[in-house]
Amino acid sequence: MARPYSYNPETALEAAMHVFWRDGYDLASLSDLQNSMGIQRGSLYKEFGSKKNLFLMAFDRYVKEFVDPGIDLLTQSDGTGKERIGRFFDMIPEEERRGCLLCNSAAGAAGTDDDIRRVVSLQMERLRKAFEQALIKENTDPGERRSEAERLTQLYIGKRVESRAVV
Amino acid sequence: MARPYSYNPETALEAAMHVFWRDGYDLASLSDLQNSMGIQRGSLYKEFGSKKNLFLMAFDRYVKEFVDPGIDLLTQSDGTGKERIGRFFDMIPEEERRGCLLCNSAAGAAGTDDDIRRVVSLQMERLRKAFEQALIKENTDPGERRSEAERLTQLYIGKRVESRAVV
DNA sequence: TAATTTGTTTACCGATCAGTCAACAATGAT
DNA sequence: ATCATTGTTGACTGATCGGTAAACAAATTA
Repeated sequence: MARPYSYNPETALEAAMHVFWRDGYDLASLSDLQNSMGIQRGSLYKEFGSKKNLFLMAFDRYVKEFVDPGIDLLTQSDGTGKERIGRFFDMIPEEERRGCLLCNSAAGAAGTDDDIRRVVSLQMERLRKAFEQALIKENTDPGERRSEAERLTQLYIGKRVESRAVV
Repeated sequence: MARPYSYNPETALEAAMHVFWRDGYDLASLSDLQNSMGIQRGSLYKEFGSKKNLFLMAFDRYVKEFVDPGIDLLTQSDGTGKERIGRFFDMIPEEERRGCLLCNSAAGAAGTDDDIRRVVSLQMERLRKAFEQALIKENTDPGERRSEAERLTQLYIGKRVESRAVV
């Protein structure tokens, strides 16, 4: 009935995710994005609405692709909580200048944009709860469990952010 | 012999530091900067040369004003290493959306700008060494001391970055 | 084949960016 | 009072920003 798509929205979104990951929300220009995504300006806006909406969709994709597996590792994998947590931290790549899109966004756009802060905060909270769940067998005190989960979340953020500044 | 300055370069630099702290290197516009610094475009460039040089000078100022006191706390204050480290972390303000300029820069501009990455990395290294020194009495194994100092540095970064994403 | 529908392309918009520069102003020296 | 010196001002530049819209192209329907 109408002209068919000439691109795959999924792979285009994947490409956008990598641009935002590398450059951050503000530095990622529409020109960079459309080049990497292999589509033109008009198609990009028809499909994704706005730069911010494209970011939020790319962020969602990042969560599914990189955050969720980490959370599964903490909450569903075998072994003691300590083992799961060790496995989680072992998963962090060495020398990854891109860092983690979630952590980069926390330090970056989340500071000034309410919508982005909301989704970032949501994922940080998910991560903290996953640590908390992993600690259930190890530590029966809810208060201690929570503060230790907070520490572990902060340690994760610190590791990923630090890796961006390694000379 | 010539026209005298109508502004104080020190207070102008202080104002610039706060703009970079709040907005980050890229989002801080020359217009914002000159408004906050209370000087005009030409004077800004005559005094500071370029936006990046202004940032590097503002970053230096931040280090003197906020990083150095923390390092002094870790290396020169009274008590055991544990007490010093506790004092260091107690110094972190609650609910500070601005976070820490050093950590913000690590997650932000350091990822794409070599000069900024260099100065950020330098200060991260100073902080790590300060933790290491604070641990000397507590832990005599150099390897463990180093890895624990790395952990503490990452924990600090994580805490400051996380505070930017609190809803 | 003609009309309809919807994706694609690209020129264009006003705003803003970092940076420059020539006119102007305020001082001390002569 | 005039001149040399140097800080101050604000208009200006070319580039780029995010976003828009009209012309065009490719499919189905009639």
